[in-house]
Order: sequence, then C-alpha cells, then structure tokens
Amino acid sequence: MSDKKLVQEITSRDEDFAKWYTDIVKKAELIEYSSVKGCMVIRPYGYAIWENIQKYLDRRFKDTGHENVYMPMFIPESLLNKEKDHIEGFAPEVAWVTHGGSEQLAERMCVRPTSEVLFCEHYRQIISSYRDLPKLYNQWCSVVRWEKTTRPFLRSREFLWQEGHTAHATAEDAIEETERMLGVYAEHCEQALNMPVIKGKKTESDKFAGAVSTYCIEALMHDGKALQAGTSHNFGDKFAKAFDITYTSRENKLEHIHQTSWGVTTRLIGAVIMSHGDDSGLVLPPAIAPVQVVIIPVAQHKEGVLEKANELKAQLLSAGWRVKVDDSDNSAGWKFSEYEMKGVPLRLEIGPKDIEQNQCVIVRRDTREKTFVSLNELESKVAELMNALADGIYERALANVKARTYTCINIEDMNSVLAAKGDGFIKAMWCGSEVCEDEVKEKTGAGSRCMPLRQEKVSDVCVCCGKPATALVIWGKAY
RNA sequence: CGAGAUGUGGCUCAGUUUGGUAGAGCGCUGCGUUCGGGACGCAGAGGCCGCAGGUUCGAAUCCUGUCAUCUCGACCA
Repeated sequence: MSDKKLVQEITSRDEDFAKWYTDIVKKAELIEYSSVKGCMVIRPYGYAIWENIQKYLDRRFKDTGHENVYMPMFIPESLLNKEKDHIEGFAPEVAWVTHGGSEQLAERMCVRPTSEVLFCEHYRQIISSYRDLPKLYNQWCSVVRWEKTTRPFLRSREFLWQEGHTAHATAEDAIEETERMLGVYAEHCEQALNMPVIKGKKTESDKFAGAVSTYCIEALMHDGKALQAGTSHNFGDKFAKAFDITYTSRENKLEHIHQTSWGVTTRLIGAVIMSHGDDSGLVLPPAIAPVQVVIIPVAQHKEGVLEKANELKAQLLSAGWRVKVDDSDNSAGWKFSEYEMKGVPLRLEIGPKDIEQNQCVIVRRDTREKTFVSLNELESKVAELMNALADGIYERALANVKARTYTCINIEDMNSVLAAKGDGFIKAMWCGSEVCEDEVKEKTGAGSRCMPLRQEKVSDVCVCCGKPATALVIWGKAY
C-alpha cells in the first residue's frame, strides 16, 4: 500500500484534519456552499450517497412495521409551546416566519426544528382506542435549526433526516421500540457504513428536550473526536400528558399513550468521510457508494478497448453492481486520481494487453492493491474484493477506535492521557452528579458522550469526586 | 454568540503597506499530437475585485456597515 499523496489539492489529513475534511467535501463534489450561512447545495454525487443510506434504512423501517408520512413544515408558536422542556430546548435555535406576503401573521410560525408537536397534534386526532395502537410512523424531510457555528454535513442550519415517531399503549412497548430502533441504527452503521459505533444512553443533562430517556450511537472519527451518529428517544407519557393524547383501553379505561422518536441525518455522510477517508480523498463503503466499480479503458482509442469496457460494464450491471465507464478523453492517470478522490471502491482497468490475455486489473480503493483478474471469473472476483474492502475499512476504523480508547480513574489521569495520546474515547466511572459531569468537561475538555449499554466497572469511585460510582461513562471531545 | 483570519475570472492566489488603464498558474473552449498514475503545443473565451454606503478629481487599494467562508471557544444531530 502506498501512502503517496496523488492529488495535490487535498490538504494532508494528519497535517490539518479540519481543512482536509473541507477539501474532500468540495473536491469530491459532495456539496457547494449557498449564499445562506449553513445552508448547502447537496450535489448529485453527495445526494446519491444519501439516497443509498435512505434506501437501506427505509427498507429496515418498513421491515420493522413502520409507515412513511409527511407533516407540514410550519409549526404555530402556540403549538410548539405546549411541552415545556421541549420548547426550552429548541427555542434558541428556531427560525420564525412572521409574514405571509406583505401581511403580518396573527401568530408567528417556526420552521420545524423537529416534528414532535406536529405528530402529537395528529395522534390526538386519530387515536381513540387501544385498537388504534401502535402507530409506527416515519418521515423523511428536512428541518431547520439556527446554528451559530456550521460545517458541511456535520452541522448545517437546514439538514435532511428521517424522524420516526411512534405511539404505544404501554411504557414497556415504548421502551422496546426505542431500543429496537437504536439497534437498527447501529446495524446500519456497521453493515452499510462499515463504521463501528457504541450504543449508549445519554446522561440527564444531555438528553433530548422533552424526553424521559435518550439513547444514542457514538462513533469515533479518525482524528479521535466523537460524533453522535443517531439518537432514539423514549418519551414515556410526557408529551401525551402535555397534549392530552388518550385512548380507551380494553378494560374501558382512559389511558395516555406512550411515545418514542428517533432520527439520523445527513451527518452520517460526514461520519463516513471522517471515518474512512485518506489523503487521496474519500473512501466509500460499497453499500452506499454511488458508483461501486469504475471502469477505466486504457488506450481507449485502440480498436476494441471501449467495446470491451462497455461489455464488462453490462456484465457487472446485470450482476447488480453500480458501474460507470469513464470514456472521457482525460488521461488514464487523471481518471485514477479522480475516482480515488471520489472514493469509488473498485477500479477496473482494461487495456489492449489485458484484452489479449483475457484479463483485467482491479484496484482496491482502500489498499490500492492491484489484482489481475481473469475475465472468466470477473463477477466472483468483484464480489470477493468488494467484501474484502468493506471488511477492511471496518477493521481499520475499529482498530482506530481501539487504539484511541483509554481507561482512566481520575481527572489528572484523563488529562495526561489526552495530552500524551491525543483525543479519543475515555472510559471512566461517574457518580451520577451533573456537577461532576460539568467539572470533567471544564477540566479536560472531554464531555460525557454516553453511558454504554454494555457497562463495565473500571473503578469503584467517580473519576471526578471520588464518591461511589454508579455508571461507566464514555467521555470525549465531540464534533 | 465571543476571539482571530480571509473574501480579486470556475479553482489557488499576486496586486492593497504608499489610491492612478485588473494580473499569473491551473481549469474551460477549439484544433492537432498524446494515452498503463492528474500529458503537450498553438489559438481563444472569461472578472465593473463579496455586497452597501462614505472619503477623493480618481478606490480592488483608505473609512463605516453588512454578508459569507475558515480556525479556536460556548451551544447543538
């Protein structure tokens, strides 16, 4: 494997991770900035990645019994105000619409920052009996949060996401749903994005505005910073009480429903970039790569080369792969660099010499390993190399998480580890007090990411105050 | 939102200190030669210098404001 940087315009990843990220996002043609801060144009190549993520998740949602719906994008202020914790959490970052044409509205409306209250209003209208439950709804849409600091995919003012909103008869059903969907997200990250994640529960201070409990999946980027890759909330009957959403039970008693919500966003694209990318550009997981195999005809002006390239394309297409032939008149070397920058998993080179020998060259994006493949076994070799790449990038990302996960027993320990080894996940015990949580963040820069579902006991006492500990917390600096 | 930096053809930048006819490389278009790791020659197109005010005979250059991008903090998916 060569680490040689082939595309000069990309800043080296180890030199300046932030600039490297921005370079990739622009050079791989994922986005273009617009004239509004924090609002980006998602270009065809970037949007195709999102469509593939959607395809995978939408299938999983439907397999688990969910239906897609669409809610309005405007929320009247009075509706947003109904649940106290919810409005307090979102008020600082909502965008308001005050005029329709030239006329001032009687009541201003916000552009949805999330749609809990809309679903509540709707559920109140359509749920009356236990026979109406559960309601398992999801919507694909964009939401607006007026962020102060913005970064492409990681934090934009408008972003694309899906939000699942479900209504259940019992508290147990809601908890089960919350956990089920967290599991779907974790599987998606590991299988489709080849990105390891840690399933956990947010601390009280970190949970979603209005939730009883918030679960999350946390990923660790190549530079050692944490990124929340998805969340799943249990609302219990808090919203149901605020919105008076009731149903008549089998026993003819009036009961409040129990609700959940869960979401992932286009941030996942940022997570993929920062998990797998290298100095030559993107490295895309096969499951979401818009082009999985790019065929580069070498000496394409020579007779028979383009024909052969198109023949191989047809063969791979019918085998189910997303394939492209680049027959532009750029040089072969130019094309190699171009598709490496765009993260295409496999490159297939076919030239006159190959044709003579009934073979082609296949190069893996992650290792740049070249394999001569007989055209007789093309389909099986492509499948094999594609799987090897998916496994390879997962293992590399996992190795990074392992190498950057540390165990600490006190604050001094945390600071010296961070100073010596750089950012990462720090496993340390916690007493459950918000004071300690804040103090750790203030003194180390690392905040609580989550309390992993798979708990361990690395010490008996809190990393901060030394009193008896109640939970293992993963701490880290976050995007 | 606080601190700092930057906005000049599509991109990267020079020119701003000391006001006086808008530049380079890459990219783009055409033709030709090339073609197994970002090829080369020739010819061409493209910018009222982020935007709005102000100072001045004259502003890319000085002043004020504003918007955007980047970095570091605080907040968040």
